[in-house]
Amino acid sequence: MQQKLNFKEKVYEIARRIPRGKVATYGQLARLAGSPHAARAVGMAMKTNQHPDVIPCYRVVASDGSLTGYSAGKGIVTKKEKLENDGVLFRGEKVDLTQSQWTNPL
DNA sequence: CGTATGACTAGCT
DNA sequence: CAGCTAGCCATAC
Repeated sequence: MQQKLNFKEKVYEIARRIPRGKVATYGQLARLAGSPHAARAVGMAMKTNQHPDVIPCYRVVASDGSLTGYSAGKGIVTKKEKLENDGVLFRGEKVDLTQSQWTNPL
């Protein structure tokens, strides 16, 4: 029904739900948004992000924990800084998904 | 309406 | 571990 229409909106809602100190992968957001293979579309939603003040898109990382995208501030650098600031654990230049990947409580 | 794009992912070399 | 290819999705132009 309204799923496709809500896709972006849903992605935003989910991104907003990510608890501080945790991160989610594009694939995970895509899955929660209703399309388990729309990770690219999720990235699109973030890129075109219309709610940068409401959506902590920096809590969204690649499936392997790599910090991709993020066009704000210093880009990946700022993104990493924000994640560390939120308490996310890092391993080298990537997020330690083994400890900081978020899991939907539902 | 049709084409091109991209902040993805998984697989293979 | 790093690099390249192919597949998939929704959005933007």
